[in-house]
Amino acid sequence: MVTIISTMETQVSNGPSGTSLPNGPVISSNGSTDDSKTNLIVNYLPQNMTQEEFKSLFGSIGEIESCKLVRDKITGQSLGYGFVNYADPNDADKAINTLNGLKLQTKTIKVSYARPSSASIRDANLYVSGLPKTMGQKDMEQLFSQYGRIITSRILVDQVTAGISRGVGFIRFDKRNEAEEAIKGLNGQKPLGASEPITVKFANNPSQKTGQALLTQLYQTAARRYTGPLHHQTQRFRLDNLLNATYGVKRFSPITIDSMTSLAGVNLTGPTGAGWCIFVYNLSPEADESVLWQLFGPFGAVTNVKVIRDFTTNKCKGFGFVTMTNYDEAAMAIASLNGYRLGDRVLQVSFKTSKQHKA
DNA sequence: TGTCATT
Repeated sequence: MVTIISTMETQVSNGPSGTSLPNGPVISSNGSTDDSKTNLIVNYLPQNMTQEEFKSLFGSIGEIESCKLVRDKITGQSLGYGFVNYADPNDADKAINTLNGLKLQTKTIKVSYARPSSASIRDANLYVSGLPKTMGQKDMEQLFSQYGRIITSRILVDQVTAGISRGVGFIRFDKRNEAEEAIKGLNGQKPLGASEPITVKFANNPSQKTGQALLTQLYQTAARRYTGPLHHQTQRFRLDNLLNATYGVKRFSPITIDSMTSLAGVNLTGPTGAGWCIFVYNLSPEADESVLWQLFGPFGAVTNVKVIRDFTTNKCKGFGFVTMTNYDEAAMAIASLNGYRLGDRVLQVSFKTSKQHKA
């Protein structure tokens, strides 16, 4: 049975809007389904959670019409949120009541009704800095709420001194124009009683993190490992590469890389049509393709990754392959990632050789 | 500059 409701598109409240019906999909006059009472957005999912686990968790509540864990288009990495559309609005309600706030690994998931998708709700997230250290989340919300409906807010706190505000925060408005008004009204303004003006601007989108940002992150990770007294030449070389790649100081010639990476008498396979094949050794049994994308993607064009798995256990056999289009980028990736510590393992990364070299 | 909030 399908019920037709008359026009009512504006949605303002936190919960689902529109005519309340006990069950089943609601079809509006334009023929599109109104899933405002069945469709949920789930935030702060653990990075590892798969689509299957996601579906399994939310499927335990009731029949799912559809669900999707949102992933990065390029790397396949989870973006940490997803959507669940239940067949029955009662199950959506039940999911919020029973799963919102559930602790999974290091995350506390948030389950709420999804707002109808529209262009007007995109890019509505603000980055705020220069906040008085005494200002809490509620104070910040109060300051911003005059410009519109706030979807999320956060004040960043110092990690070591546990709980001291860094004077930096985020405010997501329901609508982009609300965010724009808040910038106009609050950027450069001093909050009541504050001595310094605050900066209010649009926040970076974490899914649009550049290769450069990833490299910087990689470099920072690498740099922390090199604080000991002993620095091998190869480690210095690796750090230099990362710096150069990040800041574009210079590029390494193939000759330099060849002399670095090629062991005596080892032949490279060369660009066999698809590109340069890279051998990655010492992956954990749990390794998957996404980790290879994540590791190699920042260095340039990656056309293919493969984790070699045991046929029966489906666990990684400890190695995989990555294909990169450009020699320079492949060489840079090898020079940088060979010896890279992934968890408790040290990776061995090299061009794939024509034959297995002896141990 | 986030526990990646709109498929």
